Amino acid sequence: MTTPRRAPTLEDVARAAGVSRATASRVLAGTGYASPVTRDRVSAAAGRLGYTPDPAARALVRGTGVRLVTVVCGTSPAVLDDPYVDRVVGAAARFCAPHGLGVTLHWLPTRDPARLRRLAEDRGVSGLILLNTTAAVLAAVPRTLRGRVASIGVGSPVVPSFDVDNGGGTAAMVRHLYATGRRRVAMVTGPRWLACAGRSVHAYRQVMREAGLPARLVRGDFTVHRARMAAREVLARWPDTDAIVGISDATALGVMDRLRGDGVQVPGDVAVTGFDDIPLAAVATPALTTATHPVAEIAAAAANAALSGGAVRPPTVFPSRLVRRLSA
Amino acid sequence: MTTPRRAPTLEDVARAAGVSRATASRVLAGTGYASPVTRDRVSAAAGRLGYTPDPAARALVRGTGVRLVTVVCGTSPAVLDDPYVDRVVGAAARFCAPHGLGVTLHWLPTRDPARLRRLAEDRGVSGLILLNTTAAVLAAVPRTLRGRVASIGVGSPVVPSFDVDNGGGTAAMVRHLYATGRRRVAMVTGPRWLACAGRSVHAYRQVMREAGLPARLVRGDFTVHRARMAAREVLARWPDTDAIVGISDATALGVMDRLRGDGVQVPGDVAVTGFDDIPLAAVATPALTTATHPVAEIAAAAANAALSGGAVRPPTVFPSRLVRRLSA
DNA sequence: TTGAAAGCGCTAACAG
DNA sequence: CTGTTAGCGCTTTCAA
Repeated sequence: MTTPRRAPTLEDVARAAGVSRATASRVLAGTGYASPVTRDRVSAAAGRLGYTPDPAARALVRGTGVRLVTVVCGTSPAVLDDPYVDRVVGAAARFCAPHGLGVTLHWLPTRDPARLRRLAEDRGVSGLILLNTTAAVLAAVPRTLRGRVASIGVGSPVVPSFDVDNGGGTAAMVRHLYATGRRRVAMVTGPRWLACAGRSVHAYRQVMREAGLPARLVRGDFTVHRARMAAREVLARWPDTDAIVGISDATALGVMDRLRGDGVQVPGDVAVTGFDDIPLAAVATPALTTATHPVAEIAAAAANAALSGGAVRPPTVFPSRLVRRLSA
Repeated sequence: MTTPRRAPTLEDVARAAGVSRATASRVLAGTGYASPVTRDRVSAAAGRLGYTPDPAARALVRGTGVRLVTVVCGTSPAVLDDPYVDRVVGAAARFCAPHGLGVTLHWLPTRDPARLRRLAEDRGVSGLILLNTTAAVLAAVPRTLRGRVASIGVGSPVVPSFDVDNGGGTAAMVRHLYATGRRRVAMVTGPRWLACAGRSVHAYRQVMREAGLPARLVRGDFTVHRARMAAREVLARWPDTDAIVGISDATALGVMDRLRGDGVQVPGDVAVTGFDDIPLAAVATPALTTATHPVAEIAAAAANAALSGGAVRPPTVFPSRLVRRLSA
């Protein structure tokens, strides 16, 4: 009958290695000096005992928190239901696991960015990832958060940003459409308040302008439902449209669905493109031409930045690759 | 020039309320006695100061951890790439947020369930959610984890389980196919090792048997790719098949894709059904008939069980509702 | 019903 | 290079 194995503490390791707690701490936390011999002895003891530092104790004394908070800005908590948010949280949770840090998920009302202060004052928070950020939110980031916040989307001089190259990806997409003979290209965008979507729209406008073609823009909101209506609106306003660029795959799928329902051939009559390359893009009918979006990489980079602090670097832009399938 | 606002501690609250730290703690932690007057004073002070207890300090003294760990069993780390996993983590992260608890994500090799011990001994771990559990994993759950572990999928006498009613949902689906005239119904299943998928298969077998019809089973693995091949295999082995039940929406979409490519009409020649009701099921071609899967609710319930301890209750089964669309 | 005091496990000065 | 010492913020006996 053995006692229920108590998890070994630093004290146990120190004793086993025949050194003081402080020395053991220096070795294990990788801070400060220690002779090679001591180093080995401590590491060996730790390994033998299966020592894992208690993150709570560590966080308490160091004043670093114990969790990374993912904050999604939006007008209602429904923004949390987006699969994109789940991908970010999943990737962050995976990235944080080895550090013994957990991840939580919060909604931040676009109307009330001051609520960020609560999080800033919570000692449990080691860092923040902002999602769907707006300029107002960026402006509301409290001083005390500096160095431990990162944004997926737009950034600011004090908030490092990480995002896919929306502009480059969209430009490549529009050029691809042009190269394949499309001349009356429309775009279904995101909601006005979402800044990161603006880069795609801007790229679309620019390429069209360079080609001497007029822009045809209809607002969407990333939902399939809204995209269906947007598709109809496009064809009502510009019946000769021969391509529709969706701001996201969900948008493109909604557009395709409506076109099909209205007897329009894709890509015969109208080419359709998306953005994100979600798993189901490949099995849509027809298979969706889209551009990659390395969400997990981006989330990991943002988590890393929010946790490692340091100077704010210029925006990190992750390349997007065109994936040519059948819809365009 | 104000000092950078330091987060208020219990000490601050106590002083503001004119009581001792111990008393303030009793009131705020909701444990032990306190006179109504004191109670009010303390709560008021806490509110005024915007006090948030430091989860690290609390975890340290109470010995409860600071994070909920989501463990996904599988043969390779690729199991973490499943959107389903992200949904679970997202929902758990949302559920844990108010408690100041973070969530992490880990892969557990099916071959080496003993690795659970490491997590059991980590003082930072307050609870565990097991995903894609197998009997071997369940058997390897260390004693010290009891009371703070829950499974999404199959459970055991010491691990409470939470899952959608796979059996009921599948049975309803097969009956629906029967009621609409289908008699030669095949099923594309999940991988053999996944116990929870077994319930669907069992229900399918049973309904078919009751109807005096033979079972037609082909193994899949939840991927669209494998589903495509499975569809072809079904039609090769039983060319007169008039319905295919997919174990998941992804499976069903893969099946539909292949059928379409092979010139088979859906649902004209062959009806196809899925399971999960993912957002894109509604925009598939044709719109996919499927059954709901309340993943977020299930994850929240599992998180709650893993954190609140208590006696192990019988499996909690969440109902699945048939969603009739166009594919069957 | 309340306060004083001890201590959770760890790190970070500060001496040696 | 290493040990001693003093807490981090909180809960929890134990007395009063």
